[in-house]
Amino acid sequence: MIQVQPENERVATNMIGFRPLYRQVRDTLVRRIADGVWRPGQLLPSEPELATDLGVSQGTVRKALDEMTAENLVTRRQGRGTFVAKHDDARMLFQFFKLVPDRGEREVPESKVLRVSTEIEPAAAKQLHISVAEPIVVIERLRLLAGTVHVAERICVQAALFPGLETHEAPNNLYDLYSRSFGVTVCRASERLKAVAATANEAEHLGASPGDPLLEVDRVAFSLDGRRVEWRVSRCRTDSVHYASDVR
Amino acid sequence: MIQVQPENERVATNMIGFRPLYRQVRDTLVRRIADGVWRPGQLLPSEPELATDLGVSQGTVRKALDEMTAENLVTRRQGRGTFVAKHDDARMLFQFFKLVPDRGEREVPESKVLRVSTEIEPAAAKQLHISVAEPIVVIERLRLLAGTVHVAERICVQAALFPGLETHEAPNNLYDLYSRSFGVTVCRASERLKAVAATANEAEHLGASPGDPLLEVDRVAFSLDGRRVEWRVSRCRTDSVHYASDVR
DNA sequence: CAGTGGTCTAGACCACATG
DNA sequence: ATGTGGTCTAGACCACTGT
Repeated sequence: MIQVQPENERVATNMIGFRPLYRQVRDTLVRRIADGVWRPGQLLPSEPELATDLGVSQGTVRKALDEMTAENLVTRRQGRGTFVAKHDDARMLFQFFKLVPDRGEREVPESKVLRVSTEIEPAAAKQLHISVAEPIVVIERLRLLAGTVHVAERICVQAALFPGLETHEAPNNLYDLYSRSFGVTVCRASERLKAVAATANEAEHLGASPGDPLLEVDRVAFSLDGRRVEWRVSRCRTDSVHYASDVR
Repeated sequence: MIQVQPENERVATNMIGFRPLYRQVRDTLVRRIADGVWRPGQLLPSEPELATDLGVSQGTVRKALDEMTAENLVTRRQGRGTFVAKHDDARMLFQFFKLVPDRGEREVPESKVLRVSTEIEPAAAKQLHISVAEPIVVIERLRLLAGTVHVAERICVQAALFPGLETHEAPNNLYDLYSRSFGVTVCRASERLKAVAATANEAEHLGASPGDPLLEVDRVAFSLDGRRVEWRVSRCRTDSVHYASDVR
């Protein structure tokens, strides 16, 4: 019996900051996932179990889980159960990798790391809302589609959040590594897109000419608990690929 | 009594193409909105009314309306009722206008129409999935933020869908005009973004130099009933603004 | 005050997956 | 056969809105 309550005493109605029960349940479950009680890919307890554990009705648990499904935090399968979402499959990679060939199928990009270092980087610290004195791990890498370099990017994270990150073999899907090895699960990102001119250095890496137009994607990624955990600036050739965005 | 049924005879279970009741209700309500039974901004019948009208429980109506809320098709206000979403307020404009100043508040763009014509335009017909012989209305215009031209765009729609569109004073928010005057409500769009080099003509309009990097936004807009109703290509200066995208 | 949507509960039946 | 999530129902109480 792990009651969600109190917080909602029927007495003190009209209180500001009131959250409905199903949202408290959601937050409780998210917290447990963030804390590693259930790891990505793992099966959650069934709805009736959670309901009795938390002291609420099954319908309330269902509403909480439905919200989490909409947020891509869990996957539900009829007859199987509810699973913590994984980042390692193609679908989850594509959730954040929005570069698509103009013609032909979507494909998984390759990665080629150029440089990894730990530095004081005030600009990154500012983006991540942490002290400018905090050490930052900086990763520079290229990404390839169909064997051709399309992206040059620079990734900045707080070193203290990812101890030993520099020594890891940087995998294709960084967010999977963050989640598996450091318990930091990226669930959403805010991106700013611009068209910029390629520098000489970028042009060389990307097989373009200086001054060629590149798509710059400036992304801040947020973890389950709402912290800013990564700042990434990608510069992309878009002559044969495009950035796909669905607006609703 | 306007039954939703049959379609779901309990007898023929396991039928492919099965849709749950609440989705049939949703589709029925969407159809009525698309058909103009309820106009944008208008109040819908209450949940109990809809439930008895459609011969389902209130909970099922609620689930349908919740989906429509998530799709920005209706707005619900406790104590007031459920309203058909409007496109004319700033929030709805911003749903599709994603260009934001790098510093400072979001603002509503001005529009300056350069040219309106009706032509045979095979490329547009292909994008809209209609016959290449269908006449197309082409609108070319500039959009300004803080008095400065930031966007040059070319908009193509099927002339038959918008009779007399050329004679209209083109307003700031085209989608509001589509909805009010032609009963075509845009509810979502698919966009492809690229970085391109400005042509001499674009450079002149945008106050830039030929070859300067521009952000190209290639958008197909869909109406409530799922038809492709507009193809629009925008070319944007992004030196002091950016395209904002939230990924989840 | 009456009527609306928002929340919460309890229980039924279904389709799907696994043993 | 059992247990899971998916759907559907019925009814309760609440908070908000207008009269």
